[in-house]
Amino acid sequence: MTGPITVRLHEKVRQEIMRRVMKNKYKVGEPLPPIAALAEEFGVSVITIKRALRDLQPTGILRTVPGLGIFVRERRRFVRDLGFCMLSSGVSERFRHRTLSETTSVTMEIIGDPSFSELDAPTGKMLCIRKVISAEDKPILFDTSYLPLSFNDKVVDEFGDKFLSDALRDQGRRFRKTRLLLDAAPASEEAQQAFGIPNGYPTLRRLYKLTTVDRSFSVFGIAESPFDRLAYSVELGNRTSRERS
Amino acid sequence: MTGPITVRLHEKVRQEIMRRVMKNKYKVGEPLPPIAALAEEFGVSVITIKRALRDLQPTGILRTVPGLGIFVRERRRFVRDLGFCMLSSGVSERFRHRTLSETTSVTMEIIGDPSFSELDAPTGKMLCIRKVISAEDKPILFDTSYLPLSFNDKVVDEFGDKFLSDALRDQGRRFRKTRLLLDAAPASEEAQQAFGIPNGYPTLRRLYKLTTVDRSFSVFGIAESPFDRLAYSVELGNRTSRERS
DNA sequence: GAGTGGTCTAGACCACCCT
DNA sequence: GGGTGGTCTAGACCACTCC
Repeated sequence: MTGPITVRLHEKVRQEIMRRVMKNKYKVGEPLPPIAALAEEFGVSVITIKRALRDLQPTGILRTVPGLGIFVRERRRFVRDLGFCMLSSGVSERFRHRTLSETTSVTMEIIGDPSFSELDAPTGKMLCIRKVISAEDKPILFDTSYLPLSFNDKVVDEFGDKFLSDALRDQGRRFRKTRLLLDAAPASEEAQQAFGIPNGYPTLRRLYKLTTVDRSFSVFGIAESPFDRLAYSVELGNRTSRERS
Repeated sequence: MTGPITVRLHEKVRQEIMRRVMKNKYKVGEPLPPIAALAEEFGVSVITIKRALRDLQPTGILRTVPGLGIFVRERRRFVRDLGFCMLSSGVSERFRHRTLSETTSVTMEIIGDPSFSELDAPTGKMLCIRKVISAEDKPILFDTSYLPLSFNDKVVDEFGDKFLSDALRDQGRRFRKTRLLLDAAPASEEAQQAFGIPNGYPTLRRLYKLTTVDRSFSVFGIAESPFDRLAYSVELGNRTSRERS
């Protein structure tokens, strides 16, 4: 349960390996010593080393290559300004990196994630578009958007590989407001697949609801990113005059 | 490495247990069947069951009680509006729940988290105040704030158990702007301790930088929450006229 | 073939709870 | 005592990569 009073071996090993990576004793791009060597060095069984390495997975600092070894991963994270999220065009400007949006599936689905209840999402079937957005050839965002069924596949084709909000704007659609819900979550099955991250990997999520100016419809969606690849920045002016709304 | 081509046993077990919790076959507040029973039912070893249950930890749906069993945890998440974050008073109003802020330590430290570089944080020693914020007797936020050293302990005492921004406002300090960085991360050591969550548990983080109106100083900080206890909401007006800033 | 790491197993031991 | 789950171990087997 809480475990023995003495510090657990796999925990000590985990922390020490983490420390070595941080201190650059194990360098980026290079493999760790083989598990057998680590086991001997730490004086524990190989199983315990494996356990420690597995516990290190959610930190994202390691990458295991089949048949070769466990390598120290390079860390690089993009930052996206939330104030512009889905409100202005010029995606590459926003990211200041070349981005690629690739549609992976178009289906009809019911919105499943319970967090959408915060955004008053409908419960019926909607047109569901999934995309993977990459920056510098690295996937950084997995986007699932839900549109009213009145948007048929033909319209979807026109979206091509554009951002949804950009595509709709090109059609003359204007959005009145955007509601966002930001949260974290262990990686979904789709995200695990899309990003090659293990079960339980922390992700940052942005659930959104776009409402058109004429309020004729709303677009819902969720953008999921591995925690080490994307963060959101916000700048708030001082609004102390408004005490609540 | 990537594992055998056949679906891994522990993965099948994990998904099935997850499914049962979601379908309410295992009910909230009740214990799962003993590991031995699950092992027999699934026709795998107890080790494999243990593995599956461990992989389920980051989802937060289970809570293991020493000597008693593994229980299905109740899920309840608070939502906080980012627009008011640290800008208005009336904390309990904002949360619409009674909150308690408890200072756990006051030290002098160098800002350690590399994410703070995005906020142009200073590299020298600062006054470091750590707090645990609870709502309805549940800790939901672990806050670490950094002030200039000119704030001595006496001033800190006056903060008592108030929110930092509220305390500073009571002192007549006004803030010009707030920069935020929102990201996710596996739980820090302190957060694991404060929330009783395991290593690798996904957390939602809000790094902040408050600058006074006269720009005499800035306050930095980081607020960390278990992913299943807090989310942030944002409402954006349409600002398409501003293409960038 | 020799090396790598991942999976699955069995078994021993410990700490905790309840009766 | 008999129940629980967590830790640590040893060993077998598989898939992969490189020589």
